[in-house]
Amino acid sequence: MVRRCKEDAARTRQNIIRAARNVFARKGVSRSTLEEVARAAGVTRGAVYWHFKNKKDLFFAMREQTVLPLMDDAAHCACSVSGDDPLGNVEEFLLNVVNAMKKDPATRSVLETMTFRCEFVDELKPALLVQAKHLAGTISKLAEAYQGAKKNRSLRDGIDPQLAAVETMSFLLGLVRLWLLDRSGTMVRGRTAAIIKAHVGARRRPRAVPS
Amino acid sequence: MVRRCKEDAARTRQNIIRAARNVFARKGVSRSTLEEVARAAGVTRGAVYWHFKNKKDLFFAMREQTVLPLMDDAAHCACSVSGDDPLGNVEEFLLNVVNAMKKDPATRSVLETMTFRCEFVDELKPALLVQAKHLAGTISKLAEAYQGAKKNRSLRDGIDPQLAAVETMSFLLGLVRLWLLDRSGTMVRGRTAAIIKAHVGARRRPRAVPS
DNA sequence: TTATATACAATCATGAATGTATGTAAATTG
DNA sequence: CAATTTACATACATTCATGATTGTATATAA
Repeated sequence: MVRRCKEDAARTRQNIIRAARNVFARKGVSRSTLEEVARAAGVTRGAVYWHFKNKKDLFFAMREQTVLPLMDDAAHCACSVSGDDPLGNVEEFLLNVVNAMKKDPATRSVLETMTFRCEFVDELKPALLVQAKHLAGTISKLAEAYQGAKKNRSLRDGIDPQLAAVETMSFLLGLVRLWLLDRSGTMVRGRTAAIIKAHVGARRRPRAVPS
Repeated sequence: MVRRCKEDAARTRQNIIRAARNVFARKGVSRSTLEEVARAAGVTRGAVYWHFKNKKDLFFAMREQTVLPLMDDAAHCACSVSGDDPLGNVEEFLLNVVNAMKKDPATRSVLETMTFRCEFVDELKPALLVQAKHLAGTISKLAEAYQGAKKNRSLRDGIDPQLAAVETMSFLLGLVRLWLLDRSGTMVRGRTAAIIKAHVGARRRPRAVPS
């Protein structure tokens, strides 16, 4: 069997991306051969080279498909002007990211690959610049949220919104890394909700002033 | 010239490690050839294979030489029972790590390699386990410090020492990553001291209760 | 002083991944 | 229904890093 119809071709393309997720996450990007990805997708290298220019092209396609929606979705949650509880939005944002990593194998695989199984050099270097811009954008959104909380008087006194935003971004980046590292589950897995609640809670103005 | 005396040999070995730091950080570990490392060290591959079993061996030697002292030194700072200001120790610990990354090119290169230019697969995978253990140990030390601060009544009420420790570890991991990503210096570089101060300051019990 | 171990340099064989080029059958178009 | 394009599979040439082997001049030890 050779030539399939358009829908089959699209399915093949998606299969290759899924295979790339798995193979990259297990063997690392540079040690993954396109032959291996092809086999995992049930095709040959010819198919891979038909759908993607080269490994970099496949890598970026894989990345965009999961990381972009994740970040955009989450950022949207944080900047939702509708709610009157900005800190709650921040907490929801953090929980969303961690939950996606926990529940969705595709997201988890890509995050694992981007964190531990990838060398951002030469043709993959642009991915770092993209990531930096995304993070800067997210920091801005977080800063807006904290600014709103300040106006709201739900932010604890003495906290600078801008610095708090950077701190939260750092916290999230590190939490993801820690979570991925914690294969045994003794460090953070299973406690992420509490950790996140603690992080945001420390920024929330206390209800009443006891004697 | 061939056979040198012992001191020369030790110097050669160190040159190879230094070369590995630079080449790894620039080209990524997997794309760095030992030939290239050798050239950067002013020797041939023969010398590299004499001093190190293979690339993994060289990688681990490089890693231990800078990361281990960094972590140990810093952890020692955090657990110093002598001081009566545990939160100050935590802050000093965080500043030490960031400062080492800022000031010492060797530390910076290794961190950059471990963060963005390395795939932890197969023979390099053990490095992740080692890292996880180190982080778990550091978290314990931080938890001790926060525990001390609680006993000390210098810790703000309602903060769980254990969770705070994990949070600080996440914060530090993410901060390092953000700092390395922030080549343009618009996100965190130059503000790290303020960010760290904000992080620790949020945990410190406020001096007085104003009316 | 001689023998041996050391500290490399130089060479070689091997395998493996990449990109390209070509083959081809089915789908699509006119 | 013929012509052409699509969606792959197959085959090939090239490059390149690795590890092993061998060679060798000098320290060092006895």
